[in-house]
Amino acid sequence: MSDTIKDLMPAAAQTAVGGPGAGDGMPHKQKTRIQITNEAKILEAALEVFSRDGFRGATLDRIASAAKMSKPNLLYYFSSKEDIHIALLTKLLDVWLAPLRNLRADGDPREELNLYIQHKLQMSRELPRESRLFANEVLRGAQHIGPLLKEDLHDLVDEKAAIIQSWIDAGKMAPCDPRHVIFAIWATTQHYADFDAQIRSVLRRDDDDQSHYADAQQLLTTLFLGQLVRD
Amino acid sequence: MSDTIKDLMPAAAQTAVGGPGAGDGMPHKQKTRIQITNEAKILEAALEVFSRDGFRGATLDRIASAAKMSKPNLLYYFSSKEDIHIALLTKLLDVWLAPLRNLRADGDPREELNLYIQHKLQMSRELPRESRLFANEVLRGAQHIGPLLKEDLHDLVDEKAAIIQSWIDAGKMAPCDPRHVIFAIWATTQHYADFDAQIRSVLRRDDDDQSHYADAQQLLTTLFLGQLVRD
DNA sequence: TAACATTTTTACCGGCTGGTCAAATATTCA
DNA sequence: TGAATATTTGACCAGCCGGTAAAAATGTTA
Repeated sequence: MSDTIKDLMPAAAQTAVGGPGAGDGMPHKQKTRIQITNEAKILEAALEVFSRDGFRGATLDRIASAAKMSKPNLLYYFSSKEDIHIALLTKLLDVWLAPLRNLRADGDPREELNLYIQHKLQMSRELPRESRLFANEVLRGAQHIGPLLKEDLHDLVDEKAAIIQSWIDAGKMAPCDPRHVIFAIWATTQHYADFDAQIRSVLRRDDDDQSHYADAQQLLTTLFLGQLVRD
Repeated sequence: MSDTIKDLMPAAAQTAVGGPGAGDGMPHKQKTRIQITNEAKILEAALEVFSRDGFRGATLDRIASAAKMSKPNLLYYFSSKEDIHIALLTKLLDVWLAPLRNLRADGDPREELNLYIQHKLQMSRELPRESRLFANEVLRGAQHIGPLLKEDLHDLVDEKAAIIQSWIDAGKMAPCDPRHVIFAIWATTQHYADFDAQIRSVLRRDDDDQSHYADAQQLLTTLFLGQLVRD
């Protein structure tokens, strides 16, 4: 297993959201050093705040404070709260979908699914804020990334579902709806980040104790690759 | 299968939150007719708003508007926004945990688990707002129902995990952590309510089309009661 | 109907909200 | 260096936020 989830992240999408003071489609010059570092600082702070409080619950003041900047300074780099949110979600969507992109048609179903589950679970453990950011956004009805889900995500899932379907056709998997298999993997793995507070309450785990992830890994392997209930 | 999820809901917990104008522990008289109907109206409106926007994102104005009341009138029945939220969560927790409470030790593992999954999936379909309410609350770190999770939920899960463990000991299930089995069922079923927007985007389903629940049901049965990947 | 209790409304508060503006400051580079 | 540019700041705004006070309206009951 790779040491950290960063290893398999796609090259940082250097999506420029427009030069300072604007979000519109005018052509923009090369980014300044300060601009690059400050935008990164803002997005990091925004991740912290948006993932905890959701879009409506987050405030520019808290983001600014977390980024150690003044509020007007924030708005010099991003023209609105919505702008920051969309920029953040757009930038992180690639990271978020990377494990699914890695699913290979020519691999063994067991290996491929196991690898996918492992990577997703690892992301829940190492990038819980990202998981909660998306959970918050989708809970609200995906108001800011709806189009991305309907196009990019839809196409990706269709592509990967076709791979699973080919495994079913080859008799390597039980007949089932491949897209719901993907949903089930998303649900079970992301659950450990999104519902962390509940899991810790039930298991009586301290905030920094992550030992239950090993048990989760084992259960999910049994569930998806083995047989849970016996005849 | 039962016609509606209401059939298996526990008797409405008539938890009084204190008479109007107070939230403290003073003894209170019998509730007025108006009081009963208005508190119900408020909680219904609060469910609508809190489940969509989360605690921080929700506003008393929106709740009041949804309940067709003035804001001060709201605060005549509940002393604060927090009060409404806690009252709502507390009242709905019983409903939410009812399916798990139905898990019987003396039943057949297949039947019991299948019934549990069916009920949970049915609740996602029929009570999506309740699902999102809890998802929002737990995402925030369960700040308002932390104690309930650490006591009531913990005890319930321990009790039901022991049942599953007895099935494992009897050789009826593969060796695994029973609590994570419960987590997996929560995750996969609630996912259909909480991530509804994403699922509809991927499946290209209209807002009122619920036909994918049948496919979900089938996949979850294969996943939990059958064997997904073949040797 | 009159006395009383309950409910609703109107007017209001201080603090926070997302966001603007122009002036002040720092940086870059000819 | 100094002029041009990029960045940061403080003062400010209208509107919304959760919540209060007191009076007005409504309901209840003898």
